[in-house]
Amino acid sequence: MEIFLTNTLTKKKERFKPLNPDRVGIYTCGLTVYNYAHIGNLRAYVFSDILKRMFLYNDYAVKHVMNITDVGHLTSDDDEGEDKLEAGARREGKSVWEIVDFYTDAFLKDMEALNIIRPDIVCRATEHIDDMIEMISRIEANGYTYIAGGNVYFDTSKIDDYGKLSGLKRNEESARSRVEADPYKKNPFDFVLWFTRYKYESHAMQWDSPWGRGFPGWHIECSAMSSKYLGERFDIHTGGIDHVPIHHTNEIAQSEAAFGHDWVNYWLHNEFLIIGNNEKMSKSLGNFIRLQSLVDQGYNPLDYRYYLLGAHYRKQLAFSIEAMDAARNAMKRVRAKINEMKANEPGKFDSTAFEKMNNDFRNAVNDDLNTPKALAVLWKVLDSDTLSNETKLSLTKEFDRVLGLDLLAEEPQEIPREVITMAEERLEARRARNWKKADTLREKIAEQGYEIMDKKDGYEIRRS
RNA sequence: GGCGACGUAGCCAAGGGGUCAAAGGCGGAGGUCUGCAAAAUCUCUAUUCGAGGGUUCAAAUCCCUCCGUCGCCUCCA
Repeated sequence: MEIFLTNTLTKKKERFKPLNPDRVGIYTCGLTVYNYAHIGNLRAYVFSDILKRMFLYNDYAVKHVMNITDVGHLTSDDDEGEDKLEAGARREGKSVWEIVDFYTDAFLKDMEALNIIRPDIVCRATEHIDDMIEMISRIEANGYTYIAGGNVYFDTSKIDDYGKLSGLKRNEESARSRVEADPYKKNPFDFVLWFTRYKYESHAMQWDSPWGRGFPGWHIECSAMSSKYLGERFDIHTGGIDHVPIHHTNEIAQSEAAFGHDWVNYWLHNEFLIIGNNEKMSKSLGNFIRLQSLVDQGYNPLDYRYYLLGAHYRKQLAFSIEAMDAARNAMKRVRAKINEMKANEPGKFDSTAFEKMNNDFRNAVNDDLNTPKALAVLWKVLDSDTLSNETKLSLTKEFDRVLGLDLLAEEPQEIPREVITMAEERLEARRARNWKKADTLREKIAEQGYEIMDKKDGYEIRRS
């Protein structure tokens, strides 16, 4: 079965060819843990999860690595810049290490709530300082660095194809906004591999290195850790589209400088989630919505996942509560249909129909993760009146391996005793054709947050 | 200033030269069911794809112009 993915490196949808047959290595740029993840951040991880699940569904063995950026990085490049983690620590009166642990934990919990399969390896930058130092040494030995003002810089002028990922042109216009940044840089695009010159005396996170006590530049962690776990060549690197021009561009430059050969075959980037009034959701703008905020508003985290799957990962998506409502209602109906299928006669399993529908689904997800189309196939199955329940259930289960919406989950509903009592009372009233009393009881049950649906000679209650 | 993306029904959103008189979901309208509801179910809900040109036997899909929206170029998913 062929798989097509849009590769940022070539800007084309390409047929995926793994480095090793039936195996794929994926590296995902994780979160900088100085604050909670917002729902925009989370889009990136739902995306990489779908990617991984798609490969698993196609019978690949997947090794998925994700980093946690827990080394502080600067909020801006000028002298006002301050370290994000230090800022977070000061804000909350905690140590940077406490901050890091707290938000890492919160992040992993959000991922779990979204039914994201935990990456095989979740690696923290602070636990791989030695690997970074070793890699910087390699880059240095290969002649791609210089030291200025106490910092080790990567010399981008030594790379012919620097910026190949973003189609960057190294002219003055492109560099315009960076010129004033750092007087020690030889070229505007150069970046720091190792800092010993601090902006803040109090910088809490520091380590010894051949270049002096300090801390690593941002980009090196991903190069060092991905290669450590996936090898010096690997298949796929994912991340948000914002990483294309700087972070991933620099990762490529330093990695290829260190290894002396091409590094990653496929670069996949997800587009942003945009907040209502056409603004990027960002931590620094302070306009972020957490997954927990949605839960507080009565949405299930998987409603949000469904919402995301309704749009292609490479398209900007404008968040709105209306769209969340649509997703929640859709999920509710899907669940209701599945419960009904489970409750009714299974019927005969139709392997021909199964193969046909499964193929449609596979074609959708294998085509650059077309989840909107995949969901359309799901609905076609659910609404089919030719497929048996057994076939539908099997298909749903199969689809959910990729969708990850936990569609087959049993939701044991505990109905409070008093609600059941009222329902029984109402049943009696209805038998006695006392409609007034029956209606009053229905209202009372609704007030308790349950809805009652009449059946032939009984009722069904569920949480509304 | 440089780079990139997008504009499809009330809303969200696939499609990306003919099989499209354009998937799917949400919402809405009507019918069936019901004591009435709810749930379920059926039917309907874009002769048209931002606007205007062009290429073609054929365009939502390719090209040009314009209008509008958004992202990146500072840390960011």
